[in-house]
Formats: sequence, structure tokens, C-alpha cells
Amino acid sequence: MGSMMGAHSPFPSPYHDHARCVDRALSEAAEICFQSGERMTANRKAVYLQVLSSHKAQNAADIAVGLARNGKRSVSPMMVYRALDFLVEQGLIHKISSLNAYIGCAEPMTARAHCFLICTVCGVVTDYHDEAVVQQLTKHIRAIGFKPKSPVVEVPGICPFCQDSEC
Amino acid sequence: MGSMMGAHSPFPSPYHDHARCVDRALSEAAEICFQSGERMTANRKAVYLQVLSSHKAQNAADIAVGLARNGKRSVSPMMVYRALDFLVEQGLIHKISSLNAYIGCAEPMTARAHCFLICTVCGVVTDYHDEAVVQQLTKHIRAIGFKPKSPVVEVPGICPFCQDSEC
DNA sequence: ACCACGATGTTATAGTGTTTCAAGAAGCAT
DNA sequence: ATGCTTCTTGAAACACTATAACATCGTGGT
Repeated sequence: MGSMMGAHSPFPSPYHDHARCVDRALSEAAEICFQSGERMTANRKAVYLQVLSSHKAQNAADIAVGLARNGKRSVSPMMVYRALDFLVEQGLIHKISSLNAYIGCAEPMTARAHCFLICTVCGVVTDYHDEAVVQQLTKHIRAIGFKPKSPVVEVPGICPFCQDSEC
Repeated sequence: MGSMMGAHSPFPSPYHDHARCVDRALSEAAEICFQSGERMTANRKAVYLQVLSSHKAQNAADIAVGLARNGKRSVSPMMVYRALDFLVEQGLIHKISSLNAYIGCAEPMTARAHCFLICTVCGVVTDYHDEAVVQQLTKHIRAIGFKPKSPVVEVPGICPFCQDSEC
């Protein structure tokens, strides 16, 4: 593992304390729902937890299967899609359109600019938010007369951990 | 219309000579197929022309309808998808994954880095290829240990012409 | 002319997402 | 607490997007 892989790497290490990821996300989510006046119902929370359960992007079917495994009955596709729509609306998760799949937002409270690094080996999707990079991009775009809304940047590639594993 | 909208704007003006766009694309396509040893068959060409017929992104259904209007019989979805796959493989068209739709590649011979500017008002999708911008992006990504393949950048927003129209 | 290979036509099937409507639960005012 | 309103849920059907499988046809090479 290279020295670049210290505590501040945006990539989730296979050995990181994932329970903390989830706890943090949940408390931020509660705050966001409180502010927006929306309700984090049982269904929505179940879907949210399922999305958060892994750093890999999950599609609607994956989520339905995951919920069913955790004892939920009657996980209709509709229920999953509705919850996903809600969570996207609240900024709690992101849709990776090149995969038709979803991942949890790393920093729902603060992050504005998103760039998704998709490891084609292990499947992990990193929500890399570097304002500088995206602002650079939008600056160029604005300069040629286009008025951009939030850009969608999805980059397939190989993450540091999979490079080290020499897969 | 601001002065920025001169001859070198990447945005296709509503008044531009579209026949020239198409002619140029066709001759580049012929060259590319010659080099790759693949055949530009009647079906493929028909689909290609349909994609090129507009600067708006078209999905498979749009294309099928367009072909049917132009006298083609038996435009099954299969035939459309197969042609689209071929054209994407040859780099003649691009898939806009956030729209599930396709547009013609502006410079199939030369362009490597693509950034798609999607006007949410008029529906035109511009294939903006600015190596500098994308290289800037990949440089940052490489710096944090990720080994990127070609990034997918899709930016919704409002194009200069629609801004002028004050829609 | 014959063969081999790729392209096409056709049908079936899987995957992805939306619409619709009825029923249920939560919040709010009286 | 009651009733009203609104949002959420459940369920079925539908529409869209994409792929698989296989027989047939055409083209190009020998």
C-alpha cells in the first residue's frame, strides 16, 4: 500500500470502520430531513441502510434482494424506487447513471460538487468531491456561454487498492 | 446574441448549415470504417444518418420512428440497437448515459476527451471536446491514486441560444 | 461455384422504470 | 378525541430499454 493511502484518502479502505460511515450518514440524514421537513420513514430508512451497506453501487434489484435477506417482506420494486427517489431528492444518495445504480453520498450536508470514481475491478464507487476540480470544469464551460447546472462526472478506472492487488 | 457566438463556438446554431455537418461526418465515417476494416452497411448508415439528423440526443425509439418515417420497413428494436452498438464501437456516435440516448460524435477522427453539454431547454447536446479541461480533471484524479479510463462528463444546463431566447 | 463469416430478421426474454388507483398512517385544526 | 388533509404505502399493470438465441441471407475470398 503506497504512502498516499493515509487517513485522508478519499478511497474507502477494505479495512475501514464501516459502522462509523453508516452512523455518521444516519445522523446527517436525520438532520437533513429535519431541516427539509420530510420524514425518514421505516421503508426509506431500510433502503438507505441497504445502499449504505456497501461502497459498491447497487441497482434496484440488488437493494430489493438485500432488503429481503434482512427480513423485510413485500419488497416491491415500486417501494424501492420511491425510496430511492426520495433519498436522491434529499441528496442522501446519488444515482450513477452509467451503471443505473446508487451509492450513498459521502457528505450530504456539505458537498456540492461530485465526481464519481468507479473501480471496474472491485466495483467500489467513490464519491470524490473536490470543489476545485469541478469548478475548474464549470469555469471553462461558462466561458463558452453555457450555463451549467451540477455536472455529472463519472470516471471508470482502477482504485489504488486494486492496483496494489495487481489484479 | 453575444459576440462569443461567432463561427468558432462549439454550439450548433439553429441557423447553421447542417448538411455540411452530415457530409463531413459521413466522409470521416467512411475513412474510419476503411481503417478498421468494418463495413458501413445500409442499416448502419440509415441509423447513423438518423442520429446525425439532429443535434438532439435520440433514444432507440426516436431512431426507430425516424427510420420508419423515411420509408424503412421492419425497423425492429434489435436492428437499431445493433447498429448503435456498432457505431459506438467505431466512435462515430456517443451514448449519453444520463439520457439513455445517442448523439453523433463531432470529430470521430481526432477527439479523445469528451464532455457533453446538455441543454435542458432545447434538448441539443454538444460534444464539447477540450483536452485541457479533461486532462486537468484526470490529473487530479491520478494524483489521489486512481487510474482513470476515459471519464464521462455530462453537464445539464442552458445553451447560449436558449439563454438569449429568455425561455 | 463454393465456403466461411459477418450482418440481418425474427421471436422471445430479461431488465429498468413509470403510471395508476385504492388503502393506510401521520400530522393538524377544531 | 374527531374529522380533515396530506403524505406514504401496496399492488397491479404498463411502457421503455436492452439482450439472447437462432435461423437465414449476403458478401467476399478462394
